[in-house]
Amino acid sequence: MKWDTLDEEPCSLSRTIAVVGDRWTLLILRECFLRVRRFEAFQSSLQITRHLLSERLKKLVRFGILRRVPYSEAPKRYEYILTQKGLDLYPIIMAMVHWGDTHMGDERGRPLLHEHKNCGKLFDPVMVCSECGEVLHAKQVHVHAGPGQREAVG
Amino acid sequence: MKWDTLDEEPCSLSRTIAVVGDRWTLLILRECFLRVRRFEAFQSSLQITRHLLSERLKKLVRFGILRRVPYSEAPKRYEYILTQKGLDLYPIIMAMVHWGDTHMGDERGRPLLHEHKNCGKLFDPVMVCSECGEVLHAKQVHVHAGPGQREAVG
DNA sequence: TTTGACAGTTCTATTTTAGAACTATAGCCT
DNA sequence: AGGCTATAGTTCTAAAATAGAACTGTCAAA
Repeated sequence: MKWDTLDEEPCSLSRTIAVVGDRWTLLILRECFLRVRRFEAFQSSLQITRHLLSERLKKLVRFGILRRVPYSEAPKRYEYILTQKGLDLYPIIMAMVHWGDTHMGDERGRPLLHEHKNCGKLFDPVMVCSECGEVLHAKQVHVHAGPGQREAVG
Repeated sequence: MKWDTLDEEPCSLSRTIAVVGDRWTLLILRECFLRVRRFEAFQSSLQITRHLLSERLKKLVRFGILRRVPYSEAPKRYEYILTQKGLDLYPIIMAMVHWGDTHMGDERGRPLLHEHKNCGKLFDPVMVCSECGEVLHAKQVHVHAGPGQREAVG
């Protein structure tokens, strides 16, 4: 597998893995969703090495997930803010959190609870069909080759 | 970070990353959802090294994501089948596929199209609130410490 | 002038992954 | 019987990624 061109594979999962498919990137993004924005803050809350953090932030900026925004002119300092593309990763992270809550829990109970401001209740994220609104299950989904796959293969 | 105990962290995202947080594991699971079950089939469709495939399958079995089921007695041969815990990873994979479709697409169009058998239509997966059914956005969610976090910290 | 905060970069050691070759069991063909 | 093929791995060495610590540069405040 050539990881350097994974983002051009004719597979949307591969392309997503090219961006978030390593152990640190999703943890960095979790911090972003918890309003962490600065290098030192990421580093101390994650205990990631400074080298790796620097690499990952650059990569996320390159892919348009984060924007590097100056917050101080002298000395020049930057913070990292989620773009819309980055905010759209939210369902991925919530799906992972929910799976962890369901299947990897221990006797201590859930680490975090999520409140939906619109309805005021504690909730779980649920994945539904955009057309009929029903809850999705793997066995009810049929996969077809789309135009991108036919072009890539044929 | 001690990756060997990541599945015991007081964070459901970390615990999920402990299982699926590397580049190959999610690609292997994609094949599982496409009904691939056997060692040779995984290896040839993914071009993963046999060594790594063997490691990853063992890990997925250890975590209860796959079951190793004999399909031939002499010689002893096994295939790998998703458990319910594994099937429940579907929303994660669909969320990643959807994000890739939306943000990493190219001029060739989508590689795969998904049909919901229940309603017969091509669909996108959408994440909603379990309580009110509205579409979820990061900014409408407020996070509280749950019992697992308080026990871990306090 | 010295100290400290912040945002990195650079270096070496360890761990992980890639790539290829090898092992083992058994059916089938001649 | 002897050799070929299929399947499911294991073992080996080289290359790449990550960990961990120290170092750099800028500026403000004491």
